[in-house]
Amino acid sequence: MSRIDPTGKLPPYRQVAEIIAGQIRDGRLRKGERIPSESELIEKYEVSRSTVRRTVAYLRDQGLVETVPTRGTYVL
Amino acid sequence: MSRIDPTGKLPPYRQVAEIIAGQIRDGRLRKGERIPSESELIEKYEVSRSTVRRTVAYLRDQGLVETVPTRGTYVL
DNA sequence: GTGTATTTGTTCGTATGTATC
DNA sequence: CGATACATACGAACAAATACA
Repeated sequence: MSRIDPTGKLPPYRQVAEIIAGQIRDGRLRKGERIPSESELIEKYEVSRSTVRRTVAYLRDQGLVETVPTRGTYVL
Repeated sequence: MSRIDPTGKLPPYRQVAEIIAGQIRDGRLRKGERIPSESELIEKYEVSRSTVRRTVAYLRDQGLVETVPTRGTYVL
């Protein structure tokens, strides 16, 4: 379990983003694959939905993923 | 684009409030109508959410609008 | 077909920490 | 010190579209 550190240099939403970005880079998450849903990320990293949504928004801004409403977010 | 002036006499939250109050007074925003969401105001006037929330709180205090949780803020 | 669960979208409420003037 | 402003975070409620039994 890759728990985040609330006292780290990076804010929680960035820490979660870096974990997912790392998984995309090293192939654990591949192109076309769906990343965990908001609910799953909330449970996995023990953060709020607001934080998870910020995380995904950041990944979208980085051009790493694409979100399809009612479907999920997919690796680009 | 009605940008605000960060160096103006009035603080940003008041400048935004005056713009909206003006729109209510001259009828561009009518009774019962919803004013733009926090997110929209943030983008439109390029201020933070806190500022936007202060703006709306101010308009509420002035008796110009009414905020309904999870719905929006409406002209009174 | 119908209803339920899932998933993302959107909105407001509240709190804390930091920085500036 | 107080007021202002921003960034971050958590919570809560509802809508809309899709998936599925």
